Amino acid sequence: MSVTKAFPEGQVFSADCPSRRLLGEITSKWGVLVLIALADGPLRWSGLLRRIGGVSEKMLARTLRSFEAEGLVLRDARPVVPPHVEYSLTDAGREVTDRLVPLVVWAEEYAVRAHTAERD
Amino acid sequence: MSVTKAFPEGQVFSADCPSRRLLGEITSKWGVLVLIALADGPLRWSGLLRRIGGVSEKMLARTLRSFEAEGLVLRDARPVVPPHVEYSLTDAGREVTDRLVPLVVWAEEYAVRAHTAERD
DNA sequence: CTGCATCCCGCAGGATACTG
DNA sequence: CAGTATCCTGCGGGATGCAG
Repeated sequence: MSVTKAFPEGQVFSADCPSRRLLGEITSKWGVLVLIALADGPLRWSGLLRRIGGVSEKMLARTLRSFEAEGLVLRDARPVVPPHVEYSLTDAGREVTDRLVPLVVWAEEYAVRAHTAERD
Repeated sequence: MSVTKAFPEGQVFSADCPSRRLLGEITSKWGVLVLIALADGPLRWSGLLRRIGGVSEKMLARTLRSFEAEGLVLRDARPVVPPHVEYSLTDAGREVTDRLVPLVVWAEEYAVRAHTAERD
């Protein structure tokens, strides 16, 4: 069988494939930003909020919860007062960012390229 | 300056950075599927429609138009009857899929992993 | 400091019908 | 075959206020 295909797997193309949901969460508007923010190292709630320009608390919370459930992000809450909560990537989470960061870096560079040369 | 950062660039984190829009289109629900579908080679309109389970004509059209405008996808319409229109990746488009395919492959595998072992 | 609850809105996105 | 037009819905996502 052909091994020349660039994308041999075909599961995602099925509408009911579970990978669709997972992929949707990872590539969601705030999902990619949360993941690459954590790629630099653990961050606290307030740190994430400050780092990611434009996130609302609501969306940050929702995104973090879904990643926790998915096993991509770890939540470490120290029982102190005032509360101290730190978020970090799990091993699986790091596998994602390893693949995600190059994409985002490319997008930044291409956006600059287009902005500079007007792509004409 | 520190070169130890996993993600040294910080543009995307600004709410008004142009890369946000570009990234949003690429990682949109149908955007990633269209791109990786074309990673295997050029496809016709009907081919894309069949390959990508669940796309409506409307969303396929919108996605292709935006990628055309962005310079990621090339539209080749032969003036014959019945019409024959072929879509393919530009060089920039291939740069995207080079980075996108590994992510999708990972998601498929992880989804299977989670489904099999219930991740507990 | 770290959130959750509520209200509200726009737009992504689906279904259907029509056209060159 | 390769689309466009229209209508309609759900939910992504913002703003604000409150709580442990």
